Amino acid sequence: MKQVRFSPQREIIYNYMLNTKTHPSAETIYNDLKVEHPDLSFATVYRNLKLLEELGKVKRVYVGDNVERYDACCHDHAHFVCTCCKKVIDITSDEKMVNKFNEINEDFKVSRICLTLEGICPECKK
Amino acid sequence: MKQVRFSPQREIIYNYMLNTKTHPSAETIYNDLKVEHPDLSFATVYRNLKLLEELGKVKRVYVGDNVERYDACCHDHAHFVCTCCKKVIDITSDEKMVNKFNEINEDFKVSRICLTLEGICPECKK
DNA sequence: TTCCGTGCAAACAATTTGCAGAATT
DNA sequence: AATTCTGCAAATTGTTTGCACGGAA
Repeated sequence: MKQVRFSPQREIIYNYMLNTKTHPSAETIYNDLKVEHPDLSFATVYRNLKLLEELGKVKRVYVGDNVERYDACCHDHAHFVCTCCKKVIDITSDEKMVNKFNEINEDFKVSRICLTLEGICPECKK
Repeated sequence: MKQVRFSPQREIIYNYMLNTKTHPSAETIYNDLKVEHPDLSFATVYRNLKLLEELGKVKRVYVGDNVERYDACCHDHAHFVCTCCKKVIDITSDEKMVNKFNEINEDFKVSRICLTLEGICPECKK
């Protein structure tokens, strides 16, 4: 079994993830952290995101562009993607909805729910 | 306004999409069609998938690998991705679930639902 | 005869990998 | 001392684009 060690870079990246509510791509994370940590490399960002995902500390989120985005929030929730402004908004999903799904399809064992909604957000609706 | 013309390649690709229940990637489509249509090019597959998506004839589906997949099925349904065998299985989603979501978040106008579930499928469960 | 669609190859963009050195345990 | 992690650059992978030719309207 592989040991996961402490590394400042990992700490920095995970900390960034905990403090953002956007759903940043690796590139965004890299660019943002680059300012304070000029030595940080792209590969490190990718490697750590992958590792953090395996450890269950972040989740991958798909949003419709061809870019992998990440989210530190680990309770199940839905993402609402506004077709107007492209913004991604978290929607706290009703627990019952998940249960309902399990009820309906009791032959499946659902371990992860990834729900993406597309449409118009309240702001754009005005 | 751009006119969409008839082309045999387009027909072939769309026909393939109508007759598959898997959720093929551009590569899969290309490889499968290549057998009968050796002249077909990769670019044509990509261009036509994009066009068919714009015309609303196919939908893009995200499944967790970094590949864009396509699906001719145009009613809303959920995709179940088995973490064992990587198979993608359609799940007819309960209409009420969608409605429930609209109820909860009446400030949003949801135009498209994309739900991906991950877990173990009945076959692997045995 | 005007555009649209094609095949090919080159270009791009996002992500991964190999390597040698630095850091953690 | 052993092993994990890093930065860099090169390699891969999935997708898009430019171009000249062929075909549909």
